[in-house]
Amino acid sequence: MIKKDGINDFFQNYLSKSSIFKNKKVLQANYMPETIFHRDPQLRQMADIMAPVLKLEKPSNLFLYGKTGTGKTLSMKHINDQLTQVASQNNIPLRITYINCKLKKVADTEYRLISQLLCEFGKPVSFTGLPTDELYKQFFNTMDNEEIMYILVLDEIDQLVKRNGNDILYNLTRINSELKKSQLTLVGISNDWFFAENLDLRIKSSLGWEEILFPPYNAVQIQMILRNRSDLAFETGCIQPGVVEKCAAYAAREHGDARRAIDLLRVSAEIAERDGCESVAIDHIDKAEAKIERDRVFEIIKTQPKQFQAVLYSIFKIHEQKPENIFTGEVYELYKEISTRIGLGPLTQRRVSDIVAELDMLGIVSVTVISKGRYGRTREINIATPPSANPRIMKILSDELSLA
DNA sequence: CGAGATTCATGTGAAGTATACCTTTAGGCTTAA
DNA sequence: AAGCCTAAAGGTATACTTCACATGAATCTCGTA
Repeated sequence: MIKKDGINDFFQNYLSKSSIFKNKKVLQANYMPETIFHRDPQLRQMADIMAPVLKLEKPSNLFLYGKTGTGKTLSMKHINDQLTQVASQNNIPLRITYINCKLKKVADTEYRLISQLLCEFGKPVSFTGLPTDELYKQFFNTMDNEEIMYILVLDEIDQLVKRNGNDILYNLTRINSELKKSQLTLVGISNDWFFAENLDLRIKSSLGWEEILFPPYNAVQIQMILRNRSDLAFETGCIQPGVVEKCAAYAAREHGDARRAIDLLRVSAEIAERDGCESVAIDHIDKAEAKIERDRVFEIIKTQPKQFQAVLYSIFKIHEQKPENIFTGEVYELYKEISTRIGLGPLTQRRVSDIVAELDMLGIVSVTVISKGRYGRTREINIATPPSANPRIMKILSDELSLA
């Protein structure tokens, strides 16, 4: 039984308790640091390429690639900020739009992308029903109405093309060549190097973009970045020695992902604070690592459509009894039963097959197509989540599906 | 015994369908003069 | 007569289904040593 004053005391206490954090924002994903470390050559190159825009000349299209957390998006945003600043000082009609193509239901198809663009220009359109050509036309007209230098940044562009084919890129370049007054510059960002390689030659040449590689950070570089951020983020002495090093080492092990390192540090500190510790210790990092991965998976799972969840539930259910060698056939059998039980019409095997493939793309399961010789051909499904998270995943799934 | 044919269970591509939503158009009803 | 509303017609994107064919190694078959 908590007395009325109890909660009040708690809050008072909470307020007066000194926090580990000085400025937590510094460690959050959207934070824009003053200086970007170890990316001078890339920034330089990007600046060189984009600069003509300030003289109202069309810059080359640009393609940035490198693993996640190597500063692609950050660098691009930095360049964007600088450009917009200079442009507005000199009255240059410059406009930059940043779109992440991976966001489901926002920009993951050609139609939705253009509709999103029109939205940016303040001309919202319905999300279905119109011919795609019509959208292009509207977009084209809007652009050509006023003289404007337009830069379109497409993050995770490989996702877009993988789902919808090359036509989008082709159409966008075509628009540019037809524009009279305005100029459209494309910036593609991708972590898939093969994407640019495998692009249709015709498209490649019509894009004619300059490629810039973002190599992974090494452990020392990550350490430096982390050190810089943690000085800003924490009160002095709140980080025990070795913590930054270990975060850096963890992240370096995973292809030098700086974002991950920063997340790790932040979550570690959050855990430390919640535990009532005065400072962040090394073993907070391990807890943080597990938590980050779990949270990521939970988030993905919760936002999936019901059918996806049902398929996933079947996979995990089978996994409980038989951790190895899960095949599509058995998953489908169980899925059929479950989807009927919860009043969801069962989808065909064909569709479920695609769903499984999509779950693979999301990184929740990993699948390999194998041939079992005489016994046919199937996908071998493995669960890609940390085992410690699985009970909780089952819980989430059965809640979402309102299974008993 | 080994090369080639067979087989199985499902992968995968293409085309078709259902649904939800869009615009256009034409008819009917209301309204105001 | 002009204006407004409504419903039908004609169109699209998306999620899914249907159909049909592709896969690829374990197993089978059968000729040969």
